Amino acid sequence: MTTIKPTPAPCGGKPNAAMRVFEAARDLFYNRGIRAVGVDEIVAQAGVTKPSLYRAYPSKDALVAACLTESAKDGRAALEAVLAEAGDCPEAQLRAVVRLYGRKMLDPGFRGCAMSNTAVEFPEPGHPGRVVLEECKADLRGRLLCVARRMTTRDPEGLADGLILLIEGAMASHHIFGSQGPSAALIAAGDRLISAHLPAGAAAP
Amino acid sequence: MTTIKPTPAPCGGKPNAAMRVFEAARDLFYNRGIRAVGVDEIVAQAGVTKPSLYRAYPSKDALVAACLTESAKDGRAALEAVLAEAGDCPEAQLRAVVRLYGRKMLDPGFRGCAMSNTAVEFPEPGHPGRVVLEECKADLRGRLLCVARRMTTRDPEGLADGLILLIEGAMASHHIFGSQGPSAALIAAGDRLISAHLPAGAAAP
DNA sequence: TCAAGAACGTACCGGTCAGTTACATCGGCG
DNA sequence: CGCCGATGTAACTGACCGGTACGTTCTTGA
Repeated sequence: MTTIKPTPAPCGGKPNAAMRVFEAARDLFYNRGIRAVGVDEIVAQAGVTKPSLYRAYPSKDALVAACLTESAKDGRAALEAVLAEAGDCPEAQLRAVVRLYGRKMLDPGFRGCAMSNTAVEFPEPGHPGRVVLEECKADLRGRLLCVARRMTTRDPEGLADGLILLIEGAMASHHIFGSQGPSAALIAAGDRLISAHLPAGAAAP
Repeated sequence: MTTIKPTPAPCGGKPNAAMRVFEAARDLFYNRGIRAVGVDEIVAQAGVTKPSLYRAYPSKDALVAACLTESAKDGRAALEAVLAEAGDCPEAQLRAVVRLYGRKMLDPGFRGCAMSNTAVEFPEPGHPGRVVLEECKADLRGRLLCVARRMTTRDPEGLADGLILLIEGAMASHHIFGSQGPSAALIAAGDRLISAHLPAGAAAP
């Protein structure tokens, strides 16, 4: 059996030390950057002590990977939810996905995608956080491609990747320009790109 | 007079310590990340000692800002070059800009945009590197908007911002998926977005 | 030729980093 | 009551962080 038990109790009344560490780490990593946050700061915000952190996670890197894994799960759940809500029409589904990210960026606490941020902070291949993020993003890409392939378009790959470019670009732009910058143009640009992939002439909603 | 002289000798035969520090820092910051690189590593790669760094730059942050300023200058020069080379047609100019970034990402040493990477690593407003990057990106945005406004389109702002989204997204995707990922779709998506902003029916080149 | 000053290196500072240790304390449960 | 798992206390390690006081070397001009 493995000796690691990242999130012992799933959720409940009294949060244990491991959970408090996890929540604090996720918050700090996301808002301030992973390299910018030390373990001392994490345990301070969690209201626990350092041995409690290292009893739950073997290293800071493992804690990073655990936080990203949870973020990936949340992201995927949100994606599947809007996909299901949008019905069966693949075009509507893609437009709904674009709107999902457009909505995310309206949150005042938004500070980009935790995955994409990590990819910038840890360029070295093989980093524990990196393997999580690469799988998560490959999953998203595959999911979009799967939807795009159900559309009547000559280039579903180009459409799916084009939408990823727009979405990732909106995250990045938000870091630079804030919520009032080019990221505000995400939905319009996404809709236009989708429409441009439609055969002949088809109006946008 | 100011006491700072970032790059004393512009360029020439024997590189002095300040120049060696600058070159090493730019290389390391770009390839490994700013927070991931310490001043000891910079002076080691530069083949100089730490006081030489601090004689040329008052702090690591100032060195970061100097490196970014130079990158911004290079980026702007490349932009103006392709803009001039593309002639007077704004549509051709925008397509040329997209191709410029598409070309950059083919470089095996490409590791995203130094500016955008810094925006992720330093979320706190007011950081010396951040003010450089924000001005540089605002400049790019203004330049693209200026070109887009000369086009026959109903939404030049949406076009310029849409292109920024695609370009920034390509940089970000490159971090995650490498050169074979969605970033390879930049030119096609850019062309399509530009065409979609053209009135009625107009063919792409 | 020799001294002045620029350019650079040697050796070090206190602080913080991730991670560890041994031991004390609290709480629930049989 | 006594046990045990979970947590806290307090100190520590060695490496590394950004930054600096001071000594040495090289060049240059009178």
